[in-house]
Amino acid sequence: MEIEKEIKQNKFKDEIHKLMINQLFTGKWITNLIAKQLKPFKLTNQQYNVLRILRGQGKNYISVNAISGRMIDKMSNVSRLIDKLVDKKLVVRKVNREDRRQADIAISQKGLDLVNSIEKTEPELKSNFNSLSEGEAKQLNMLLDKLRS
Amino acid sequence: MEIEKEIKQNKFKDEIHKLMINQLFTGKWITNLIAKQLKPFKLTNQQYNVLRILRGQGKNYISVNAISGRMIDKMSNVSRLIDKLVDKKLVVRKVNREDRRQADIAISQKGLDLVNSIEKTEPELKSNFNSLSEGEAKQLNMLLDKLRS
DNA sequence: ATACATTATTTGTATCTACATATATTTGCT
DNA sequence: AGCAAATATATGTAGATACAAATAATGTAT
Repeated sequence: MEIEKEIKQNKFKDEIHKLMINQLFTGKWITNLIAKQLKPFKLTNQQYNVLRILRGQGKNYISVNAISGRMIDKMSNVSRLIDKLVDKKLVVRKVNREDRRQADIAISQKGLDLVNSIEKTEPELKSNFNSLSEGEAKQLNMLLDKLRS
Repeated sequence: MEIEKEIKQNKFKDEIHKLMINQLFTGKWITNLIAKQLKPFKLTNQQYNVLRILRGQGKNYISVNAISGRMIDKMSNVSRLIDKLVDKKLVVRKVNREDRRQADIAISQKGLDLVNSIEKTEPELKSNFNSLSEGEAKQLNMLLDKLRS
């Protein structure tokens, strides 16, 4: 649906104003789709983001700081996210020997299994994105990068 | 910056996966820009969204439900948002005479003055969006609408 | 070696989000 | 009229967000 109808606003001041709102709305739309995907697994979007980052490191340990730098939402409070994941035994935390300020985190086998079973549901998530061709997706990626530049 | 660098991920599974993340990241980027704009006025993004919706109605009263339907984030808890705005005397709430379940809300003069003074800072916000031409902004809007369709 | 700045993480607080449930009122059916 | 379903809003909760401040360990300059 056109953004005008989604939020019942028939006119925008200008194209940039419309773009801001369209962008916010679409971001929210995707966030909600992912939240729905994760709900049966009782993970939040941010927890899943952390798990995928850790899986990307194999089973190596990386610091909280390094995780923050890789997150989509840089403002997430990674300390407390990790607390939750440790409680669920999906990740392991240990103090770094060389720098005792630093907490090093790795994904556990249980965490790995969970991420892998969530990935099996990816086709359903992807099915929401069939409306764009590969070329259009590329163009959209390019324009988004340019928007922020 | 390219999304790959923003989140330190050098490769995505496919263009759609990259698009999801790029979209989430860009949405967050805009959200943060607006939050920064609003900070001196001690308003949150959602409170501002409600005030602008109400201003769009002149000083007429509209229901909580009608406000929800016009919000960018449909999942906001409008009841509690309104509570905060009533506390700040930026809006007025009254019970609808014909349907006593319904709460009708309107913006106050104080609220109107606040929105108007925030609007004076729009140029600074807009300056973050100079990288796109009018045509590119239009194309981006079109692609975003198509993405959700 | 000691003091000061810097860095890494954690904690505290207020607000927001998502969702389930509760309350109050109105509508529709018989 | 009387009662169940629907509607409008409010409340409860667990978790997330944004930001400030606290804690702890390390680096550095003299």
